[in-house]
Amino acid sequence: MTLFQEKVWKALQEIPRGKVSTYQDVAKAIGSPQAYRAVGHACNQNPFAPRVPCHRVVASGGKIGGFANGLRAKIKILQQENVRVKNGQIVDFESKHFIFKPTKK
DNA sequence: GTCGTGACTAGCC
DNA sequence: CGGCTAGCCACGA
Repeated sequence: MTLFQEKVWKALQEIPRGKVSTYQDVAKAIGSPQAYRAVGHACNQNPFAPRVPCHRVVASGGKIGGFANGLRAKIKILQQENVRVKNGQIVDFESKHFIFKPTKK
């Protein structure tokens, strides 16, 4: 694995249950706000699937985005986390939107 | 070292 | 509002 991916997974683990974050926020948290593509790539290649709550990461606007195990499975997990999903989009996304600690300047 | 792909995002038609 | 294109970063061949 690479250092970049490790940072991504670490950031995902910071996401509490019942909350969700976006690829942009994760990318920003690791120090590359423009690397949201790489963030999704790291999640997809995550060797710590159940260890890393990649299912708590969604696209911008609260869209589910995608999931390696199947988009349906991701939605199911989110619902179990008390996160409502409607037509591939998070309900009350803003209320469940988790923001990483501004460890940067 | 170069080309292509991907769980993305923003802009344009 | 919906679909398509271009740009971005990192990884694999």
